[in-house]
Amino acid sequence: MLELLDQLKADIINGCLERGRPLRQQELSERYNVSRIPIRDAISVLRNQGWLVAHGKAGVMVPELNWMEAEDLYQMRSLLECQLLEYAFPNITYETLGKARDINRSLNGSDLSLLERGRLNWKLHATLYEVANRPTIFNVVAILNEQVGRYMGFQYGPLQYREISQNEHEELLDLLTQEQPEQAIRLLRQHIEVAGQQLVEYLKATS
Amino acid sequence: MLELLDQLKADIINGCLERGRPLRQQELSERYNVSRIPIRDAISVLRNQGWLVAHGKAGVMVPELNWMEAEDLYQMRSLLECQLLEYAFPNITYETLGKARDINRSLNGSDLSLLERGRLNWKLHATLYEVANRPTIFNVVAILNEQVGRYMGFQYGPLQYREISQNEHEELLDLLTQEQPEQAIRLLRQHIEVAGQQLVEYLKATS
DNA sequence: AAAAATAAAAATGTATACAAAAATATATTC
DNA sequence: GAATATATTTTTGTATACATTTTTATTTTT
Repeated sequence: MLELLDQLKADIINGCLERGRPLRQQELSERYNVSRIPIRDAISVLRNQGWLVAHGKAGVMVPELNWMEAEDLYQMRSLLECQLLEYAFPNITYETLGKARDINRSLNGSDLSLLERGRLNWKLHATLYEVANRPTIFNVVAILNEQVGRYMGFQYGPLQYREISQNEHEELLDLLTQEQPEQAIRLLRQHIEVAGQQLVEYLKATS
Repeated sequence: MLELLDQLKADIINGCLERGRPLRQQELSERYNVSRIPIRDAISVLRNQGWLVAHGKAGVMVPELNWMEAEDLYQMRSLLECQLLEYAFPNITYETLGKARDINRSLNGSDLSLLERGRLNWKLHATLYEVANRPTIFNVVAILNEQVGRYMGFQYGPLQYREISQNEHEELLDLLTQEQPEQAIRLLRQHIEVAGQQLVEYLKATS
C-alpha cells in the first residue's frame, strides 16, 4: 500500500501520469499490477492529500499546477510554521538542533530522488516543529508540505534551489543555537516566502 | 457512500461509537448493513478528516476530544479565515450578503440536528469566503471546520451558543454591508476566538 | 439535418471469497 | 510456575464477480 502510494506520487511528480485527463481505475490497476480495490484506496488517500482532484463526475485527475495554489500554500505555510516555531523555541534542545543539522547534511547527496529530497526537507522542518507539542497545527502544516511536494519537480529542478535552501537552513539553526528566536522566526518567514515567490515566478513564466 | 459517511459522523458526534476502542471493520459492516469495502472507503475518508485516528497497529478508533486540539483548530481558523475575509471583501456583493442572511435565518429552526446545524454554520461562513477566490486556502479552512464539527455536540449543546453565534453573524453581515472591512475582520476574529475559548473552557471543565 | 430517444458500452460501487498478516490462546520446555 | 514455542483464531488486505450508474453511440422523429 505504501509502496503503491509512493509510486503514484512519484509518477505524478515526474509527469508519467497525464494531467487534466480522467484516470480510469482499471488502467491504473493494470499499470501497477494490482486489483482495483487497492487503487481505489490509494485514490482516496491521494484525493485527500491534493495529489488528485475529483473533477465533478468526470472522474479524478492529476490537477494542473498553478501559481495561485502555490502562492496560497506558501502563505499558509508561512503563517502556520512561524507560529509553530514560536511555540517550539523554548523546547528546542541541542539534540533537536543536532538532528536537524544531520538532516541538512544528508541533503547534500546528489543521488537523491525528488521525492526523497522533498521528504528530507520536510523532516528537517518537522524536527523543529515537533517539539512545539502542537500536534494539530503540526498536522495541518504536514499536509501543506505534502501538497507543496507536488511542485517539487519545479522547485528542485530548474530553479537550482538546493544550495540556497540548505544555506538558509544552516543560518536558521545557527540563530536558534544563539537563542535568538525573533530573528530565527523572521528568517523562517523569509525562507518560506522567498521559496514561494521563486516558485510562483517560475510557474508564471512557464505557463 | 455519502449516506454512510454522514451516519458514521453522526454516530461519532452523539457518542454511539465508543471512543478509544479499536473499530472492527466487520462489526461496522454488520451495524450499517454494507460490506467491508464501503466501510474501508469510509474509514479512509474519516481518517483523513480527523474523525478517526489510526492508533498504531491497534486499529483505527474514535479520538478522544481534548481542549488543546480544539484550541489549535480555532487558532488556525482565526488566522486563515480572517485572511480569507480580507481577500473576499472587495468581491462581496449584496447577493452574497443576502445569501448569508438567508442561511443565518434558517439557523433559527429548532428541529435541526447537530450535524445539520454545523453544516449551515459553515455554509454561512463559506458563502463569504468563496468570493475570495482563493480555493486553496478555502479548502484548508473547510477541513478545519469539518474537524471542528467533531466538537459540535458540545458547542451546540450545553453551551447554548446558538443565539450568541447568530447575533454575531448578523453584526458581521451589517458591518460588511456598511463596507467597514477592518471592523468586520476584527469581529470575525473575535467571533472565532470567543467560540474557541468557550469550547476550551467547557472541555477543560468536563475532562 | 438537428434534436430527442433509445440502445450499447464502459466505468464505478459493492458483495463475496480467499490469502496474508496479526493477535490470541494453548501447549511445551526448562 | 514462568518463559518460550506452536497452533488457533481473528482481522485485515486483495482479487474476482456482479449490479448499478454513467457515458457514448446509434437510431428515430420532427
